[in-house]
Amino acid sequence: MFASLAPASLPGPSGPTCGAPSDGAPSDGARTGGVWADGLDDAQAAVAAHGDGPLVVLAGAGTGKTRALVARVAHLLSRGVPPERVLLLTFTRRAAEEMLWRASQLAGLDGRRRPFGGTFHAVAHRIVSAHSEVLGLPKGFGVLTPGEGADLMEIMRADFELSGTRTRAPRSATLVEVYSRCVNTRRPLSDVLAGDYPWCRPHQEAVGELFRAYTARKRAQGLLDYDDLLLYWDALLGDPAVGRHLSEAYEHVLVDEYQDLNPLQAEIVCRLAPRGRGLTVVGDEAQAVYGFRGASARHLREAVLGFPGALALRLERNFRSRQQVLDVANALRPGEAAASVTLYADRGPGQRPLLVRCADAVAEARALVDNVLAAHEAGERLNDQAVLVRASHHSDLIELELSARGVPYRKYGGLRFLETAHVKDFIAAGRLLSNPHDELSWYRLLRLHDGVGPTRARRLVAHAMAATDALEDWPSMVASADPPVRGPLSSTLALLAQARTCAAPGPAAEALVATLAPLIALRYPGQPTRTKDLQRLAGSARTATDLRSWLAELALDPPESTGDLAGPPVLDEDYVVISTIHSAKGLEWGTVHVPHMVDGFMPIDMALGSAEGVEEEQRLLYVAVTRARDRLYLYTPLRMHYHRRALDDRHGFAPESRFLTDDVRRLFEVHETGRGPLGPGAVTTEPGHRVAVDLDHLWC
DNA sequence: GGTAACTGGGTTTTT
DNA sequence: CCCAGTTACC
Repeated sequence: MFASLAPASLPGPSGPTCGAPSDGAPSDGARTGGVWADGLDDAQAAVAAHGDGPLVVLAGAGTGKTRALVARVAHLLSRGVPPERVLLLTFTRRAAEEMLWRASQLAGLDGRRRPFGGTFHAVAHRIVSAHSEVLGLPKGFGVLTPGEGADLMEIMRADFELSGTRTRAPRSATLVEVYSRCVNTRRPLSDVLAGDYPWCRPHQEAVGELFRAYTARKRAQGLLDYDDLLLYWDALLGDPAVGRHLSEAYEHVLVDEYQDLNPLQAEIVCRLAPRGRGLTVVGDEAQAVYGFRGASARHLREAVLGFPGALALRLERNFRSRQQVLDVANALRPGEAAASVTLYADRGPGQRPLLVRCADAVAEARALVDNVLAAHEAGERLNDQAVLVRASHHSDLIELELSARGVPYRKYGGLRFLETAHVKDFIAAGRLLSNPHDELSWYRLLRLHDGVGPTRARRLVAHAMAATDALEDWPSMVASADPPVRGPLSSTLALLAQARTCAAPGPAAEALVATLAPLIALRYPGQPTRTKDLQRLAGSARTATDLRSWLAELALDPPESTGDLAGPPVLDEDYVVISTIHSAKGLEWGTVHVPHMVDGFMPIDMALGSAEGVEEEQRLLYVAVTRARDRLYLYTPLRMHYHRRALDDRHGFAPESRFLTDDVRRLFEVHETGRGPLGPGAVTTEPGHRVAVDLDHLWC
């Protein structure tokens, strides 16, 4: 019951349109001026028809920016710009594909000649792959998933005195964060530690050495992590011999969600489009929610000011939401950004948003599901209703309540497919087929066997590293193992060696599943589901050209649920969507429910340490609110049953979210629901009034 | 020596 | 629910 932005939730040639962005089409007066301009309003048309100078589009939520961008691409194509000279960088790969597909349709191109586009990382992968030789990379380098990067960090941590418990040492997850932040913000380790991880500073030297070793090891094994992809792309662009050629390959570069760019990505863009020539950037400062990943809306502001002759256009007419929803959004819009874009509705006033006050989280779940079902009764498909949460576990009780009352739902975000143990095992095994010197994968695969713990795994890995091809020569590998583990090991390795002889990726992947299934059955609970997951995954390998590139694609664009692999969606399947607010970006629903409007949850306690943290939380709420077309529900439980006390003590919280100021609250209709903390029928009395209780009359 | 099984403490957001 | 530390077994 987990999922993420499934293809079904995006518009396209097929599938339901739930959660899909509305078209952003003006409701009045279609325009003339070429097929690309059909149905655009003036502001959108100006975006589409702009020439070659730098263009910055400040596009509020729901203002039809996708439509404008699609029209712009179509306009460029119809003007004679060859498709392959247009590059579109977006936040998700699906957004890119959808936009490029629509643009090619609009421009009347056949599907085979399409502009190039995708996420920064996906595009980086394509470009780095094409230039692996000059970068000194093996031809088929592997792409490390973030989880694998953390595993590698974890293994190496011990060697750098960072795993003891004498003093608090950074965990592998923290190390990965720090590493990534250094790369993406282009700041030295000392800076990042001092600014963002002060408690790690005593370990600075060890961390630095660990990072050096981590880099060296990746390089030695032909592995690139997400950060490396950007770093290598940037290096190519900065190279005197290749750089110019690479950036001149594109006449036009369009970048979506520019407020979420980090410094490394911003540098890449600058190198792709020197002085902003042929550059279009689209963004909304009020929707900047990736500060934790090193992103900064500074780049959007600098784009407006920094490129010579840049034209800034605003999209403020909102085609998605009713005015009363937008009133809330405008009230929540952080101060500085409020000056730049104020939304007004194209669709009339609509219903007043509802603020639902409940006793606690249990009552909240009950009230929320009541409202979901009431809306459903009134004709709103479950598909067109979403529960948007700050952190994945905030929906725990709601999920329970939905299940108990038989309401189907799908959860997006949260635990990711690629992070589940059995999928990691599968990927490790797959990697070994093409690279028998992949230490990390060996380690993972070996640990899967009964009787193989850290020590034996290490010894066996050492053997594999010393061998020319440990998979080819698996009998000697088995011979080097301790007697008790030889049996299971030899059967796995024999099967694996055999899997390698499969020429096509499909059969190879299936052979891998067959090899792993028994091991996984022994190791983890929930066997049938896990094997089915892997079989589905293997099924998707059939269309790939080779196993290695299939694995790299998988690392970059993972199916976020088994649902993604299940084939075309069933049309009448109707379910409520539960999503993190981050994953909900760019989507919309008729009805949006936002639970846990309590300080410590929204805003989340982790973010309260700094003013910037709180501001980002506010923008996140802004994003959540602007997902709603017609009905918006915010829920404030008055008591949270866990760790409220600790939070109160530390931060002196008000009971409800600090974002529900009087100005914001005024925009809502307030509902009290269920029993308050005082129980039903509680009476407020004059101070000093006492009720007499006769405890003795029975004993007279 | 090495691994498995048990127990207790902490849990954001994602390309 | 996942990770680290502890203890009990081979």
